[in-house]
Amino acid sequence: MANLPILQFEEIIVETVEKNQVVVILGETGSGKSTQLSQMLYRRGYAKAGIIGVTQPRRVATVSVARRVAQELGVRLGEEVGYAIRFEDRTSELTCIKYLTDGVLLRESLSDTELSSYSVIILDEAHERSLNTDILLGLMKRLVHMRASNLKVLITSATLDGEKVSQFFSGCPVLNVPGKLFPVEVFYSTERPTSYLESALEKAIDIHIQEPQGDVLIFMTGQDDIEKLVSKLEERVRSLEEGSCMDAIILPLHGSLPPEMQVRVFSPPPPNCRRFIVATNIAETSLTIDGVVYVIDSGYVKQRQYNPSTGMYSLDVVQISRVQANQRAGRAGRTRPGKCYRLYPSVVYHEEFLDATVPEILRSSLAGSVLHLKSLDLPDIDILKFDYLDPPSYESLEDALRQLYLIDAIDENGSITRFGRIMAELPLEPSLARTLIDANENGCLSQAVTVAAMLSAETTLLPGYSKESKKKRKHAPADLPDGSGFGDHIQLLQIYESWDRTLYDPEWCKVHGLQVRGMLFVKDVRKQLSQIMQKLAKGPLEVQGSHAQREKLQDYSNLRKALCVGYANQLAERMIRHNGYRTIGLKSQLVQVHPSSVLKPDEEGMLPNYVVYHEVVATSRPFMRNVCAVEMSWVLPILKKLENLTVSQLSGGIGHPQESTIGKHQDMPKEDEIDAGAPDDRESRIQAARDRFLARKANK
DNA sequence: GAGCACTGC
Repeated sequence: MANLPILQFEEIIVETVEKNQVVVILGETGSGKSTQLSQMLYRRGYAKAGIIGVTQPRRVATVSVARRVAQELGVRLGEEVGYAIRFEDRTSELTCIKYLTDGVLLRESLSDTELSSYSVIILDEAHERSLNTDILLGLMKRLVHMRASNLKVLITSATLDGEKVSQFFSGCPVLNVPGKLFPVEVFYSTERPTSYLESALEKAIDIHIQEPQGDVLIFMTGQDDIEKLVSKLEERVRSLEEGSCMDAIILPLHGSLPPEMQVRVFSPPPPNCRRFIVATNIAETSLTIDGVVYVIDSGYVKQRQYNPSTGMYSLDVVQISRVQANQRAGRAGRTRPGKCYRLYPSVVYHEEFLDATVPEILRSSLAGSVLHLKSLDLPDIDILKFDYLDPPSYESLEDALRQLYLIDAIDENGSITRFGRIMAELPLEPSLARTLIDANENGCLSQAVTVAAMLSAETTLLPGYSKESKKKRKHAPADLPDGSGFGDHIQLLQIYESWDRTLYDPEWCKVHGLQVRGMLFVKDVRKQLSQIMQKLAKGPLEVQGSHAQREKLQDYSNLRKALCVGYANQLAERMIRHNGYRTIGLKSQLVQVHPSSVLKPDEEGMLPNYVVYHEVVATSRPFMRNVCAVEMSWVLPILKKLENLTVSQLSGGIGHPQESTIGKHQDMPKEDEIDAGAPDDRESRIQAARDRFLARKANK
């Protein structure tokens, strides 16, 4: 601790904080800012009038940093120094320094808008620009005015981004703290490779033959490429002449690997052996691997982005930013001087790469964030005048408002409703929160809570798909329930209920190919959601499950109806005579049910006329993932609501962008880009749907 | 038939 670079700057940091309410600290990796800033301010008495809060974007980091600070101060974790992450609050009335995820702080702001228990708020790793951090930055900007006398705000960021943050906070001072990284020599390719997989392979072999000991970290975009490169590397290493170079271990590293496979990268290599770690950007920030001396950077990353005009997410391979490239290079210099090989020319880095990664707030659906802001009841605020570091597009805010209106979170004037307030309290996407409310009114809350919890954990439930692991597996997993033909939500419910009936037997999970950890997480989320509903819902609450639900031949109609109400903004109609669907909304999209879905066609081979979907993701084509069959009679009220929707009223002013802050945005839709045919198209579709419904009714 | 980077409440 004594030789942390930041400690030499203690005087100037403290002095700057004394004189200024907001300070930006630019600190590179290894500067010690995460552990030392809080302690410096603590020493100067800033914890006397309130808590020093430090946010982190990730849970693991939150806990480990808190643990270290407690150790350095010689106190017991949870007393003077504590942390709070979801499901785990280790703070007490003694706590002066509190580490927490940005999500938890945001949630605290719901019940205490002014965050009055804090005297200092440090937003650490702000350069990562998580959605939560960006909302917090906006809230801080308001808060420093409201609490001018008793709140200090510190923001830490990466070098390239500091000036922007400073400008956002009226030109507040920026302090630069050097890091403790070793120099990393950067090499560029002379041209862009035709195949960056091949090019990474050649570079890795070159290093292995020519360079002294030291591990190699290779950044690729996804599981598929990683597996390919791992097997090619293995092959090439094997073909090298025996004794011509040291041994090699080749390890894949990505998020869908089971945890026990991920931790393999932390055990040091045997002597005279070089490790190649082929990783996604999980190795950029989330996992730090010691012993890496060489980095090979493909220059690409897989990024999820939301298109507000279609309501669709897509997962695209895009070029990384300069901040990201530097972060990757820095991974080579943690233990000694290193080398970074960029598989792209220097001109690409300088002229094509963006300064910083496009922040999440510009790449996500904003329904949840807008609802959060609405529920804070900030007096002079409408969503448009809210000050964001990077303001989202007009289209994106409009999309959020439309979604919120369709699920009754805001009324036709854009004001938050009674439902909206309950929804904001639930740690769920708005559509699932709405589902819980409807389910509570219709006696199937217990089921809905299960579905919501299962969806929250979905990615951690199944071990990552891989051709390799499929081959190696000795036994195929036992069959899971099939959703009774109604689709994936019902299947998720049935899976949990089956496990529940075994009294949470871990063996059952293993036999069925489910991750025990994932299922336990579902159990936690279920409990949390039930408690929140218990606290919020007026009227009778049905959490345990009634007898009606346990009927043998149930069609889950109450639950499916609740899902239909909640997913009113995620509705699709089957096209005539084949199994393709069109989404129902502002702009209709052609989509298909994802082949992994358990939704079943009827005797004639036809899928249901209407489904709701959890999300549409465009991969090779646009697919609806997690669908649930719904009835036409539930859909009609939604169609009617869609018909009468006027967005300009929802936003109070959003329809006049030139008069609001929105006018500054670059991606305002131009007149000719607006799909003029859409309303008529929608009209006729609604009419057709109604006609079909009436015809069917008449037939009965 | 298709296949998904990473977080978080």
